[in-house]
Amino acid sequence: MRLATWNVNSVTARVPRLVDWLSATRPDVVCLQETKCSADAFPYDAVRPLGYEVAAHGDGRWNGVALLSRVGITDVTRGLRDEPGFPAPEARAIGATCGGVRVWSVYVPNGREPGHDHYAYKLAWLTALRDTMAAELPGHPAYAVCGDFNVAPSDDDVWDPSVFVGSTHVTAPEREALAELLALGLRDVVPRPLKYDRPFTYWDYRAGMFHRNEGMRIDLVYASEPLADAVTDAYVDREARKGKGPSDHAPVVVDVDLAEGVLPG
DNA sequence: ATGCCTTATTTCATAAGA
Repeated sequence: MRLATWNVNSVTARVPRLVDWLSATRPDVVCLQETKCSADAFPYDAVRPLGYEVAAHGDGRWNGVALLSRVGITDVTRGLRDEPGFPAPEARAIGATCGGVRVWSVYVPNGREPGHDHYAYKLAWLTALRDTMAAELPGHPAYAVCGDFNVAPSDDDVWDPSVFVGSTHVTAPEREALAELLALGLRDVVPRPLKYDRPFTYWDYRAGMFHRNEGMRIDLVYASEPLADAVTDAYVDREARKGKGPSDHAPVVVDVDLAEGVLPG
């Protein structure tokens, strides 16, 4: 199975690139974030001809997540258990079972700045994510939580740690929230970069940051141990960040061999 | 650089992103 996650920064603005990328990469399951459209407005007709079924969860202008699958999509869950809001719950998480793997597409709140109400919301949201995963994991040996976590796991995951002092994405409470997810029995599937030494997944649009490789690794795949053991390759598709009209995030692609008894039953 | 791009919308200005 080929599994991918991509913050597309508006799925409707990205339709041509998304279709080209799906056709070239042929992932079985795709987690999308920042679709920025309601579930009704999702461009279903653009991806169905490629063989994908779609489960979407949207707010309209902001947020929005979706799952695409060409290996089936059942037991769709929109939102987390006791999900906090800002102030109302937002469309930031969708889960489904695809080809025997329980998959979540998540878009963790940004936080804006430490001390901001949005930062407290971010930490509360990560707690709700942990609680939801804790309840589901025992029943699903093949499990993956994928998406834009808006947290860089370590200082090696930002291009210059000195630039981020006092900023969100690198604070101890955010990183502890990631550690609590891993403590449930999940593993960070670190992709290989296609160029340079570190697998950044996000580069700001401004100031030529992509060209200078001034990026961050904030798009993550957290897999259960059996699924992580079955990974045969993982990479950041930085080619998708190039050219005209890209998202500011690159997709992460993970290949897993499910033939070795990973799936239940 | 506390906004250097980009997005969608209550559009020719704003809010949000990380």
